[in-house]
Amino acid sequence: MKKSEINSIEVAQLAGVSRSTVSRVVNNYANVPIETKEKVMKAIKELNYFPNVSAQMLAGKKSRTIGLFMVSSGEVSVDVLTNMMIVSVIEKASDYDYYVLTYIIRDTTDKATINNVKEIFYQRRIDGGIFIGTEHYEPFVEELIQEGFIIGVFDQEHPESTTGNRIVANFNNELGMKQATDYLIGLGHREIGVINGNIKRLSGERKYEGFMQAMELNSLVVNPSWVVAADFTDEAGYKAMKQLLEHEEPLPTAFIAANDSIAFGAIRALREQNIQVPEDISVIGFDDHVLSEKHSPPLTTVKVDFKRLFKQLMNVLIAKIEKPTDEIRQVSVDCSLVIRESCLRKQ
Amino acid sequence: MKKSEINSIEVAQLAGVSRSTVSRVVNNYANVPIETKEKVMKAIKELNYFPNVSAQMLAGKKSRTIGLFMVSSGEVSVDVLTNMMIVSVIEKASDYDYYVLTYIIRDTTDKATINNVKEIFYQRRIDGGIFIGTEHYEPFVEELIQEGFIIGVFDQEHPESTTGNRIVANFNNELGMKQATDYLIGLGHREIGVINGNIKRLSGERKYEGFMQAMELNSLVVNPSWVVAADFTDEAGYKAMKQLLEHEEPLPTAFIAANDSIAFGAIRALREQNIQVPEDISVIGFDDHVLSEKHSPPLTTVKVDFKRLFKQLMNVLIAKIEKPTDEIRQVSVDCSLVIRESCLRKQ
DNA sequence: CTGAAAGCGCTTACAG
DNA sequence: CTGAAAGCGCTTACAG
Repeated sequence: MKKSEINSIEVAQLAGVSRSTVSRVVNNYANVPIETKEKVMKAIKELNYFPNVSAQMLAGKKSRTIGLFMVSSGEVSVDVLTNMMIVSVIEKASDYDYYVLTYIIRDTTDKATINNVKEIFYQRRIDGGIFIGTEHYEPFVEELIQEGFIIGVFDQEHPESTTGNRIVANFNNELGMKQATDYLIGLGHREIGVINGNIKRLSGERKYEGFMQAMELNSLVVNPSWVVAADFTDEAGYKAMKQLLEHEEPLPTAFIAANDSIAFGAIRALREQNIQVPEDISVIGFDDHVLSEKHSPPLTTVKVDFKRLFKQLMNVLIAKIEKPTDEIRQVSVDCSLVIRESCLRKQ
Repeated sequence: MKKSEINSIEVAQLAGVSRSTVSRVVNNYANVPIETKEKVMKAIKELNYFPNVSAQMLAGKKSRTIGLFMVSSGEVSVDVLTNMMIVSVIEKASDYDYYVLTYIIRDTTDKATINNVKEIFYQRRIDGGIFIGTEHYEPFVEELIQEGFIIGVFDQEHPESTTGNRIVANFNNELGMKQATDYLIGLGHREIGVINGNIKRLSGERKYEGFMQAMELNSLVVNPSWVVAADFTDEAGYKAMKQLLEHEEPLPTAFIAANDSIAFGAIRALREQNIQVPEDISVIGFDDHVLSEKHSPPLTTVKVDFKRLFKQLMNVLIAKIEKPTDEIRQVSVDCSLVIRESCLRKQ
């Protein structure tokens, strides 16, 4: 090992003060006269001293690190949206001089993985954590919240009774779905189908509910065979649509997909059967994925501002870390319709 | 604060042994009889004990964390390739039970940022680091290497004299460019232009060199006005091509772009002047970006396997962390041509 | 305003 | 095989 590690004793010696004083200037205490401060600063610079963070933490300081836990089976690196969320968190953290330790959860049912996650908290590697992509109710997250760790969860319902250390962040999915449905209805569509996302995720559930409500408000009935189950992926959208096309004769005049990836897949399946979008069937997505604009046809969708949501979540999370309170906080962001070319007025 | 923090003393008491023994079982020492081990394990489970990682580190253990430093001005989150590299590193790290602390360097000339980076090392937050996107020679990285930190650098030349703690990872860019150039020549092209990437990055330099060499080997001359400067971005490719089109009359029959993003931008500029790709001019890219396949026309390119490269880099990095050696290591991965539809035989 | 000292929770020679 | 004790490098009441 390198013997060159500089510690506060050496700084103290060079500056002609005690380690206590070195620590006081490092931590910006008020009652240090300017001359003392300058002496110490000079020594710090000269020796290129950086306090050992483990020692600081052991003495009671925070790690200034937050854990980012992404649930994602399969190839995460390929999912543009997921990546964007990760980077949004990192960028916002660094605005506050926080670091982000990222951990990918492949499988929430894997004991060892879950233990690793818990370990990260209990070992005090991090001051708080954010969970993305967990299902609606996740026992190990609940345990961590119970333990008092400060945790932000994306896409989770606000439980009836919770504590100040749980921060919930959601999009207003019902409203978004309502906008999508109303838009389609405004174009004259009456027969509208829906391709759901993962219904175990809150957003999956909420989007479906939003759709059903919007239909009901417009006194439109939903043909049960036009309600198809999928997951939030391109592949699932493709399969779901393909299956529908094999079994059902009558088709709706428009589909709402729970996200853009599903829409891409569904459009692919339609096309394979020579059904044109939007000429034969209109399709609307959700998210406004980076590819949606470049898609052919450019996808009409409900735009969701991930960056904004995660920034707000980070603001609250860090505030809570630095000053824990019992105040229960949640953050919510509205969606907006982006009209492109995948929906047509019903003739 | 929660008073519930469990430490090794409590475990020791419950198990009826000393803290030393608890530590020995936690660290899997050989000379602990099975019964003692079981007693302790039972107490650990019962109390839900996790060793405090700061205390462990202070006592000499590693943090099992590696730093990932991404140089990227502008919106990182939007760059699919960058995101993929980040996630590749994270995923590989977790295979080894390592954590990744990600830090985005907006501006390498910003003093405060660079200081943050150094701090992360000196504070011993991490056991080693990886730099992506730095320029060819970066003083602060050199300083860190000098200090003995274990560092992996992507896209950097192997300096004449270096130490075992620098691990260099590169694609074989010259070879890739040679493949691209030869392919174009094989299609009958003689007049070939090149749109360079950031020439301060090693890959930018190397790709250009590879192109020039391939041309020379085929006794083809390069018209200097067909050598255009850009950066590794879509926007830069667009601007470079636009400018070229404004000033120069004769055009080459094919262009090689230093990466796919540049190619996208260049094709856009060509199209705006009603020059069709590949009918009028062939364009070949580099990287095999996720969008290249879906591009219109699907882009012929030189595929580069980021995942593979970063996995190899991580293997070496972690090996070095766990067992520092003076052995000088570098990792290198070859590229392969992916023929799609953006190049045509010259008629 | 500042120093001496205790304490944070671990690991690991050292003895036995 | 195992315990007592020193040491890792900081911070922060406590005195003065």
